[in-house]
Amino acid sequence: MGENIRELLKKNHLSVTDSRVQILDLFYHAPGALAHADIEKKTSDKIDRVTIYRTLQTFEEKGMIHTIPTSDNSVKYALCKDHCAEGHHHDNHVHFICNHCSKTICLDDVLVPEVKLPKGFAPLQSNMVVTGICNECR
Amino acid sequence: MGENIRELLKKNHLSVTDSRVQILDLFYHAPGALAHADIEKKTSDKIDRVTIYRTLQTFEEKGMIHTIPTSDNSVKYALCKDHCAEGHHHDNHVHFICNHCSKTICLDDVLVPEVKLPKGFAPLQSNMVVTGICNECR
DNA sequence: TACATAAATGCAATTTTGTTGCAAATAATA
DNA sequence: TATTATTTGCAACAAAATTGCATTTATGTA
Repeated sequence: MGENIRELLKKNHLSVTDSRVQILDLFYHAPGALAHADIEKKTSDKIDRVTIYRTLQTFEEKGMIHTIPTSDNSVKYALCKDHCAEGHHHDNHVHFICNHCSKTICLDDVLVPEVKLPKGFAPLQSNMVVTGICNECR
Repeated sequence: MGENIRELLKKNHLSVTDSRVQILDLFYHAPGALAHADIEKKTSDKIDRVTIYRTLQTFEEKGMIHTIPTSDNSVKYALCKDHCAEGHHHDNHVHFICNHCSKTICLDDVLVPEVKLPKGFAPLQSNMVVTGICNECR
């Protein structure tokens, strides 16, 4: 597993550092999406707040993670699939937020449906977030 | 119009104060959704920042306005339609954010489509935000 | 209308969240 | 292993949001 993470970083032309490996590792083992605060807690003290901000920004720029818009407007991040490339995200799947365990889950197989917009509106990207009870909480 | 606003406040068992009337009035005349900062600018100095926070929170709790999840995670608010009740929102329409004028628009007539979720997931609410170019900017 | 009570507001202080510059530490490359 | 480029942590700062409390304002009643 450690090797996979190294490979992923190298593939994206990023140098392999402790912080980056640790944070990526968190994402791979996380049950759902992670907020900045989650990462800060789980790496307590070992990684500086600023480094976390910068690492998340770097990962996002490289198309390794994507942000998820939530209704309470806390920024959450989740791993992108392989077909996400630098500057060109394909996170066109539905996100699910559980009201019970409050996990944010990427439903990779559920694509955001197209909608018919009023005349004159040209869509570029669509986001969809569904809240409810997840499969583990019922 | 001023009377409408008074009525709306009374209907929701809220006392009629200057701040509340002013802020509601802003929403009625706004081209799209409003962020806290927008309200602060447009009421400059006349209403305290804290009062704005508390007013927005009150309005949301009463089901008079709803928050819109945006991809850059700036909190925006928009008026709810009549059928929104306290604690039970029905803002089941699609929101559109223009990349050009950056207005956030409620597409009241475009309903969020249902999606088929994986086994075990029970949906309660769905949100959909489409970004692109709006009808006025093209 | 005037009064008593309850609610809302403004201010100050504080906390949380996010950003920037720079020196020290670390990783990549030859 | 040495050199160079990148990354990190610290400190300072800026912005956004929250809390407690005294003052003000609105509401219902006499």
